Amino acid sequence: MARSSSGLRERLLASALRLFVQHGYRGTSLADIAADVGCSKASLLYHFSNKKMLLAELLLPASWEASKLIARLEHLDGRAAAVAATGGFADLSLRFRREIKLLFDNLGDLASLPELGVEGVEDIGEQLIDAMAGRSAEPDARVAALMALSGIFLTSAAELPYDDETLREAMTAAALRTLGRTGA
Amino acid sequence: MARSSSGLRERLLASALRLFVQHGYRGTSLADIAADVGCSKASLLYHFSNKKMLLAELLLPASWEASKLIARLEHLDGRAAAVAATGGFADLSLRFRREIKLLFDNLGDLASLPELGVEGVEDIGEQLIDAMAGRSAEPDARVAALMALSGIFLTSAAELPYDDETLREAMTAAALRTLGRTGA
DNA sequence: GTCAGGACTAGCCGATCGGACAGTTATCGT
DNA sequence: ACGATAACTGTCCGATCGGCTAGTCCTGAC
Repeated sequence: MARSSSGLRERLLASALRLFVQHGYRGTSLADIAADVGCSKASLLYHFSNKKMLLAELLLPASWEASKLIARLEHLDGRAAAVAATGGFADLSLRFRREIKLLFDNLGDLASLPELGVEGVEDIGEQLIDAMAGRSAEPDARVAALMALSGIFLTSAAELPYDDETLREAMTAAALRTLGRTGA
Repeated sequence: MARSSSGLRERLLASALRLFVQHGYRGTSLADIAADVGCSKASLLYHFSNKKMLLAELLLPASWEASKLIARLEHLDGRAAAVAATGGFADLSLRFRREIKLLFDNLGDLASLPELGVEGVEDIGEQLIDAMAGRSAEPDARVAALMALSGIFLTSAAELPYDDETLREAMTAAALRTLGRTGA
């Protein structure tokens, strides 16, 4: 009876994102997702040619935004790069909490998201760390940058009982302290 | 021909740890582990009653050490708690890099490591954050504590080209900056 | 010598998963 | 009215996985 002409696709995406985040990519079967929205597994595979495509479609928007952020950082260095990278990544992490958590949780399983658009995750990470370190190659700066990045990422993914604006302010301030960029 | 009377067990543990970290708990089959050490799957299940027991045995030592650290922190607060927690967790994370990475990567899959000794992971995390925050309930302090914890954890798990001592110093210094505990 | 038991293995089983396919119903342009 | 196409489903298949069982082989005690 065609419940609705095309709402099913969106509901499948929403369910898949929720279940993937909750139980992992491998831990969620196509049947689980189909049952969650109340349709058949075959119907799911009608909308998404296979499981990997479904995942890729979930991650694409976040991937695009990350690429845009990196492009914005490209011509910055020193303190400006660190500040911009910190704020930009905090925004991204909060907007795409579940997607980024999904990405990191299943880095191994994904391995081959070939050319569906999902930019190389490691490249994105490297670029962000480089910007946060203010383009410095000093071990202390690289370690601090990785720590700031990790902190923002996992703190966003955790479901703390604070609203996003409070989180954003607290995270960026803490990250800039981590990076030793406290003075104006 | 019994390659060696009892070295197999240790080699199975070593292979399992490596493969679990590399491909995840779910992503590694018993056959994979057995093939890696060159024995049969049945032989693996002779030494470890099931897959979950194998995982538990890998995580037990780290779990013990974490419990000891928390006990040491219990009667500290304020700056002393933050400093002790930071240093202690940095040590732990470096000593048990792969184990802790394994634990976090597969938090969902494990869910039920009932009473094999592996202490509640969430409890350990809560206790460490509480200590790092200097027992403060302020949002800024909690967020900073979670960021410091996350930073140390992921930075240890990443395979940076620095020796452990350099890493330890850089991580503890950065974490104390994150927590706003810079003055002596 | 023999025999008990530890160490180890080949082979199988039930469950589950991703995916393929043929078929059915609904919608729409002509 | 009628075919074409989209939307959807029931069912089956091959592969894989965790785990069990029925053995084999070796060694050391007596």
